[in-house]
Amino acid sequence: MKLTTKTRYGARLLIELAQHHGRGVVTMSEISISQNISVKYLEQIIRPLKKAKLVKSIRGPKGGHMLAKKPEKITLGDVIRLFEGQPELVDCISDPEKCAKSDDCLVRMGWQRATQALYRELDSITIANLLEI
Amino acid sequence: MKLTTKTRYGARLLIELAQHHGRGVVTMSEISISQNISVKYLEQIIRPLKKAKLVKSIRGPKGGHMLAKKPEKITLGDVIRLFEGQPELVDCISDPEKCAKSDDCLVRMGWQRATQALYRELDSITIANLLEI
DNA sequence: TTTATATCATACTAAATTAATATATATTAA
DNA sequence: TTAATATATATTAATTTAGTATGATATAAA
Repeated sequence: MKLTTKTRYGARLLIELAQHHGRGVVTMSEISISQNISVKYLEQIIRPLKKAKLVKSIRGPKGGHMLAKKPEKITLGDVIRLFEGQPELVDCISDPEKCAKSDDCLVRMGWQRATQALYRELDSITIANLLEI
Repeated sequence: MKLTTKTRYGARLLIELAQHHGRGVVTMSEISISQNISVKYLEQIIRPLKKAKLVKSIRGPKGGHMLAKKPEKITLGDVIRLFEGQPELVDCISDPEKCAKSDDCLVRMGWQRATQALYRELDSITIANLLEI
């Protein structure tokens, strides 16, 4: 059930970038200090965020990172889907082949309903929402 | 994110017992065959269910297991809380001490809202519901 | 053009968790 | 008493996760 560290750190990273949104870049070492995460580990976390076009970067001296979208346009659902290897509660939801019993599995429907409810909520929570609190 | 095997098997076990509800006991070896799970592993799974008074057992020859409650009174929320070591998306929800940043963590609130939405759904799905489908 | 500062990409290791098996004990109807 | 059943703990094996290490490449100010 629990989220991986990468998902949690990824969300915190986006929040920090959002706090600087519109006011230039933030460097890895700044994030590393404020979030207490090693630069090397942060690099692994920011890569998927860039690939998904949630973050853009400027290289070289005076370089750094910034949000590529408005904080209102990024949701916790986006973050989870990016970092969790399996974003559903059970893998037979997206891939029925994973379990020989999928066809007539009575519980599968239950896990599916729960997963849908979870994502309805996750997709409704934006980074901007979290900053407002 | 994904559920442990014990949670999934636990739910399937309850479903099978529910299908025999009111018609005597079911033995471990019967469940083992129909669910394709080793008896030894089933024993580990049924123990928490008994402790939580969801299942009761009769020892000795002609013994076996049965639901201790009506299928309408058992939810997927009950099952998950029993088997998942950490039933929340992040442990700082129930135990803020787990993370030094809990106090002013902006993301924490988001994970909490998502967890609540998940359990609202899980607590509304009963074993009886799943049998109806 | 050099050099400091930064990002990018893989490979590897250690720790933790999960899944499953093994062994031994206790209960009870026939 | 015996045979079928449940109970309990310990151990092993497999998988996943978290984090470190190493090295390369890109950029732009001096």
